[in-house]
Amino acid sequence: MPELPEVETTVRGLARFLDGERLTRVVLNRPNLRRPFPADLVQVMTGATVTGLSRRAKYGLIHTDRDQTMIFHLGMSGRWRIDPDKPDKHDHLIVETADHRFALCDPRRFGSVDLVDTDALDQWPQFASLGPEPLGEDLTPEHLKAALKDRKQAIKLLLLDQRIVAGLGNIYVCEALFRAGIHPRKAGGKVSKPKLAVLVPHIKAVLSQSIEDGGSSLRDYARPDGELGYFATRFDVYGREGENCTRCEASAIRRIEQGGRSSWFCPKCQR
DNA sequence: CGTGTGCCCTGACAGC
DNA sequence: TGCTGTCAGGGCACAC
Repeated sequence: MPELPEVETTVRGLARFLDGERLTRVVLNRPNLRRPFPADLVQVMTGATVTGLSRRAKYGLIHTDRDQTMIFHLGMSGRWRIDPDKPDKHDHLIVETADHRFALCDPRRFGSVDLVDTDALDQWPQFASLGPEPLGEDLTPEHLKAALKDRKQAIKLLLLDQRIVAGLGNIYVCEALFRAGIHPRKAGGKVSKPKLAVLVPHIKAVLSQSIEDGGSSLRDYARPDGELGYFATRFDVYGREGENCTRCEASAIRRIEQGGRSSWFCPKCQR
């Protein structure tokens, strides 16, 4: 489910109910997700007050007044449920405030929860190696040109590398490459500077638009079984194998496999 | 170092 | 209230 826009929307949705609130109860329903839950998670978080929420790449951060930040990753299937009507068998972590209950539900358990000293977040290994935020000012054509220099790997795979850009996932890489007219198999080092100058604004635009779509659905998030998904977003290529290209309206969208994952593209519009 | 492969796990869906 | 095969928004360990 979650790429950067979905994580951003999740963080914003949680913030409306959690920011400034004291956590009255924290419960683990199993010992681990991808990794074991931190041994002191329940002890540290119970009774703590949330001082703010933020996002880094596809990680959500819940800061507390105990100088510790709880960091969650939603993996492939994770989501937060607010005030669920009934428990789900995949609600692995429960957090309660005086007025609300939050359940981290993740059927495939590819997600993670970590506890990190707030003043050492940048040194946390998972963060230390991340590239620039795609929506920040550090993602520039110059950065990409340097990061992709002499790389023979396909641009599609390189853009999924969180060390090059932090937060892009399969959907939005496919969509951004389509908008920029770049073939997913093109070698990263061979994408020209002008093409990168076209690509960068498209990356930012497709992510921003998706966040806006999610933002307009925040009302849904507050439903008892509030669910965060891909909203009403219409994709141009993702998952549209065989359908007509929305741009040239002549060619059929094709699906290929790269790095064990699917890529969709228009063979006419993307070279 | 860069690159390629396989695995973690459950659920949804197509086809039989 | 079938079965089996395929695929899925991510990340990482490991081999070369």
